[in-house]
Amino acid sequence: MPKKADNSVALPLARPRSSDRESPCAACKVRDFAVCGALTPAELDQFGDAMATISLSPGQHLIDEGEQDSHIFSITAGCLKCYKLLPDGRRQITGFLFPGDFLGLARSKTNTSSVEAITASTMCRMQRTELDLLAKAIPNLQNRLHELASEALAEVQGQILLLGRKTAHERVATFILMLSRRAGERAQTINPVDIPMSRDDIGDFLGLTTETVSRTFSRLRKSGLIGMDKDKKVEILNLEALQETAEGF
Amino acid sequence: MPKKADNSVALPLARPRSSDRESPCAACKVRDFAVCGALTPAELDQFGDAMATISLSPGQHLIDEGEQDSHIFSITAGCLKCYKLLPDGRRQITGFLFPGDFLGLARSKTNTSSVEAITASTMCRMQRTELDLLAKAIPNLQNRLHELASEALAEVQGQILLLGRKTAHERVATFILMLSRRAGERAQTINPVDIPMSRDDIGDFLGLTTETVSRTFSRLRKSGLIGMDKDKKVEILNLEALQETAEGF
DNA sequence: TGGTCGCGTTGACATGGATCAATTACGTTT
DNA sequence: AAACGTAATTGATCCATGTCAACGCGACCA
Repeated sequence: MPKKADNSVALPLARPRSSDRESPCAACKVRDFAVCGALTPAELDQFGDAMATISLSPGQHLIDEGEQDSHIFSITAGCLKCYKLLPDGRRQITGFLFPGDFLGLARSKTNTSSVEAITASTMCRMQRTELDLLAKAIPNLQNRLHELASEALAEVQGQILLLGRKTAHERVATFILMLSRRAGERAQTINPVDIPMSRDDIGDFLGLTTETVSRTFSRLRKSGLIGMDKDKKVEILNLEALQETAEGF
Repeated sequence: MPKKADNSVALPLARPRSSDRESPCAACKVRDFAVCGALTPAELDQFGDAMATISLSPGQHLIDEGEQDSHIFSITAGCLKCYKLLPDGRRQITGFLFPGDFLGLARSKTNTSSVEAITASTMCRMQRTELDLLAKAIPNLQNRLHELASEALAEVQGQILLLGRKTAHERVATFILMLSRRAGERAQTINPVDIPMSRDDIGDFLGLTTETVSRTFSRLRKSGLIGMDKDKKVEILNLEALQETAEGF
């Protein structure tokens, strides 16, 4: 486990102009899954020029709730959590970010959530004003952003159903399947499922406590739906039963 | 109370061509709050031509979860609920729709929620394919849609926090304030707050049971934060205390 | 006028998950 | 290898909210 990281925002790394060398986007591993996937090579160059590269250690903050909403990000590696806090410290994680994810679809005067790295993470950053200009110039990009926002809205309804009406077991089963599905979407292993976040984070995402999450994983293991041999991994042993548990049958 | 409505979709009312008479949009009371607010008179004409007018009685379905996602709607009067069901009948209301609201931002192959009228409601309807064409032709419209989606995404995070981490009292207080705020946004009375939906609907929206909602309203009344003299209305008597309750202080 | 129905309220009791409290497992440092 | 710190697990108990049940009220109807 790394040292406890300080909570400051990382400084952008040096960024050579594209006239000097290849655009970093050319070699980007997540390009096909990210916003950038919709762009032509020429557009991609334009896009890449406005991007800075950022690196975060676990625990570092990318965004703090309430501050000016000035940048958008495209995640290239690692895992991050978005969350909101109540005055007494209760926390709700509103989502996890993985490589290929776009951060900045939701829009408000000030940021509505904080964003913090769970594992060592890298991402591209762009000024929101610059994105708006590019979107105006590149219809492809405008469409892609709207498409991503529409999909996100459809997906979030599932999370609302989960939080409002599902039991702890249904929530955890849904969570495992969601991580598996999302790993598949970015062409990673879907089984066993990689679980980079702590029980605490999972609890704050599912509206449960650490203890309940832990107990629920144990119960799913004891009933043979999942295996938990390796650390930070869950093996799906009975997909059908897990799906039925997730959907509340 | 009206007769129990059947659950079929209402047929569109007859719609004269705009060449024959004034566009109905010209007289629309909610135009300034709706998508249409961003359009020039010429664009509005184009937009209105593609719209049909729909009327629903309480209990009638506008959309059923799982069916093809073919239309978008702009609500002009009444109140509707969007909801998802679990196989055993548990229901989660994902949102309420009021005049001025746009229905169709969320996008998926099939509809992710059902939509049903709570009170007698009217709305404009357009084919999604037609909206896509118009959005391509009218940058104003494209921008407005993306803006609405971005705002919706920011707002929904508050709902996730509520469902995941707030107590029953915090939820109900938040709910009353939200209805008041939304009434204000469409230039209606913000106090007393109009509550057109049943206790059951409120419960299914807040992730609570009818009984808990009812008890919670009673407790807020007994502690002097709200008044409940008139039916279907709640008077905010102590705004500051209600806000503090809502935010969990 | 009385009857029925749907909704809201209130009370009594049950329970799923929270809270509090050890204990264990594991990675890091010395 | 020992010592330490953090996270995960498990157990015991509690409580906010769910469940079940009774009742009241107003709308509508016969």
